[in-house]
Amino acid sequence: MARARKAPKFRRVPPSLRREALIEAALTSLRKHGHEGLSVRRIGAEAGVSPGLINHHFPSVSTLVAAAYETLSMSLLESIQRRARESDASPRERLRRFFQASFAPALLDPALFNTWLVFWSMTSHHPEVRAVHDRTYAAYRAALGSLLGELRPSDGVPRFKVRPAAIALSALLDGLWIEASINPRTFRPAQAVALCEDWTNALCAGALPSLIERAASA
Amino acid sequence: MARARKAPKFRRVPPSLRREALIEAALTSLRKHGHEGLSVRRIGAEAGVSPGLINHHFPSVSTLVAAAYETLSMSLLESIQRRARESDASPRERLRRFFQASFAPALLDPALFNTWLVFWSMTSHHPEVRAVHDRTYAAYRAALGSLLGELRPSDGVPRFKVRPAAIALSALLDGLWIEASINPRTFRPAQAVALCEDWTNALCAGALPSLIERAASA
DNA sequence: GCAGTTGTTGTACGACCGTATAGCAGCGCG
DNA sequence: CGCGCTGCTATACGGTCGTACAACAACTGC
Repeated sequence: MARARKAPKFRRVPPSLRREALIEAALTSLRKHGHEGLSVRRIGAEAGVSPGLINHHFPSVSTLVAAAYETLSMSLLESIQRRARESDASPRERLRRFFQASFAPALLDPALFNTWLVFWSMTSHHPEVRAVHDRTYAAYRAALGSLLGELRPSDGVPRFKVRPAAIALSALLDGLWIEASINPRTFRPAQAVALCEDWTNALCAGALPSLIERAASA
Repeated sequence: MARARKAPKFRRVPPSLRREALIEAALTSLRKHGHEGLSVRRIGAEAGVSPGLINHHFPSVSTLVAAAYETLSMSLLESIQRRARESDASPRERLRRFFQASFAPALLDPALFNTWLVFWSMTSHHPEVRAVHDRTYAAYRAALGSLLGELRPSDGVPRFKVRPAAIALSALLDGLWIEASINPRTFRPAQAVALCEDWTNALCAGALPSLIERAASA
């Protein structure tokens, strides 16, 4: 009879690849089970790997989560930015696409929202996660600021302060994203986009005085 | 010797009072321990009561949490509204106080934020919690809408749509509140207030076209 | 004072958790 | 082929979790 070659019980994988696979498994587990997906057993099962392997490659679960946070954040930001810049369009048009991409169905997935909540809830007690938050949010606002910086204010309107403007706009985007994620029936994605556009137009028109250069609010 | 009267091991309390005490204990436990405060044992310990008592008064923990969510939500809203309306001031001034109250130190407590995250994370899988979210957010937006409705647009500017405006404003407030709660160094509370004021002024000036009555955005 | 009601406790059980540790086994190298 | 390195598994331990259930005891009414 043909030599029955035993199927190997597991495969050895170089550490860097294994780490990446674990990060991916962690994201899937968080997406599937929310806060309960945070367990070496679940993540290990998701990766088809024994629970002990997580602690073998990461000093703690929070380190793994921090890495997963960074991966997901950057992936989403790149995806949004790609859509914003894909065809050469006017700065105004690019910003519009950024808004649209931010409220695309893939971004309004409740599972994604729950994943995000897990990240947020860890920021207070896990410095590594908090560091990732600070870094990725800075990147997010930088991207927004870069797009805002290309806009030109209406004639006769002084320049606006790009960084605070990016902070404010990201807050508006976040607030809308959260409510849309929790309760999609509150408003439609197109309305969210329209609100962001309105805000941007108001900014360019000089209707938001506290963001005007050298002329903070009364 | 004087008759030693045994100290009673526990006190019987009418169900409605006990329920209220448990709700309070749940809030304290969530505030102290975040997501890990969600356990009959912790809540029971916080209330000075055996774990079994929770399931005796509430069909499940999520029911208790829903009640706690409602209590805290309404309490915060009332507190903010009280400050907004405390002295008779112009509608514009009342709104300003609403903003200021929303970014008062007590509201920017990280423990409060973590509590809120627990509520949010339960909305997807626990209909009772979700129902509370919908109800309290509606109340929140109604309060905001009521204040907005008292504003009068600038001369020659058409009326704005109050309900969508309240939705947008609450999103802006939420987004700012979240970022301030996670990372207080991103911006100062006064700046958040200024941004909300700017937005409101832009609304009154007709600078947010998608919120203008009968004239949605292109 | 006493009995009934019922709010409340205490305990026990099985499930899942993170972690430590000892040893197995895949794979590269000689 | 066989040996060693080490990625990886498997097991065991102590702890916390939710839940069920039987017994207890505080208060009420008589």
